[in-house]
Amino acid sequence: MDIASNNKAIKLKVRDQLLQCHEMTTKVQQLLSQDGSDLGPAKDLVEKILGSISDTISALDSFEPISPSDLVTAAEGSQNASCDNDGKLEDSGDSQKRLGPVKGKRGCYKRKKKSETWTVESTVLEDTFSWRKYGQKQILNAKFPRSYFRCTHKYTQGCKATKQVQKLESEPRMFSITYIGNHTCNTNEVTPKIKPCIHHDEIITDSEEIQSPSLMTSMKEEEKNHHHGSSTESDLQLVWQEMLVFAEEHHHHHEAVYGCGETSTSINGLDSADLWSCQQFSV
DNA sequence: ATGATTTGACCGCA
DNA sequence: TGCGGTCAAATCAT
Repeated sequence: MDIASNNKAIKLKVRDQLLQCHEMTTKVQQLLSQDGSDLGPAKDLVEKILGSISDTISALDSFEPISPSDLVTAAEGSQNASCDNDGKLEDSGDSQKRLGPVKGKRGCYKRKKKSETWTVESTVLEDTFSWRKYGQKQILNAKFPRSYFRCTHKYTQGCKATKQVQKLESEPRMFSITYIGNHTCNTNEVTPKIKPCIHHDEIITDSEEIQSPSLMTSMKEEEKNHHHGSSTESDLQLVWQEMLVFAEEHHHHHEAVYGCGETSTSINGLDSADLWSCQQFSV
């Protein structure tokens, strides 16, 4: 990859991160407005944060406008869902299991084509959204299997966000996490699972140990074990600090972003030990 | 009983 | 045709 396209990818990523931060902050704003208590200063702060994010995005765009073709929006993905698998109440709860076997024909489903995707490497798998694992596959020439997650609210709110997690061969303590599509779900109803400092050492094991606990199971166990400092407010501050550092350091090139645009899981051997801080606000 | 995970089968795309 | 992504029945966990 040449420097220009690399910079472009980074820029797209930064922009995307900012948009997501804006989205998350908006949600915080909503939460604050729901709460009747004396949170005036917090609301002011949130408003300033939103303003700053918008300004930064504008500055970014004015520096070198991003062409529409560069922005592969998540909305595009929905156009392919013509078979209306989306509205289908799948197994969510699976209490309404198929009446009788539907072997052979599962009803047409379109693979979503292009959604906004980005990949991070991290030892941390948690983020503010709740995911449900829907598959795991052994990938050709890959030592570790890939796990597939979708947003828990896929069927209740039509959220199309998915992610794929795979251990890095070069650094088995690290995971390559590919996010596909943005969340459209309203997470207000659900308590966000913000667990910023959880590290997973025993998540996706190699193919011989596939029967080991799943990612989510591991997450839950970690959740129990790491219950330190669960203050959402301080977590948000952390996120913001990280974000500011991230934004500043991106001036000097930080290789936290591998791709943006088409789904691509190819990750070249890059040493980016601090990628996890990027992931902190990447969803 | 309900919801999440596992895992083989199915499907679309290159 | 093979690979990767998704589905969905079976199973597990709470």
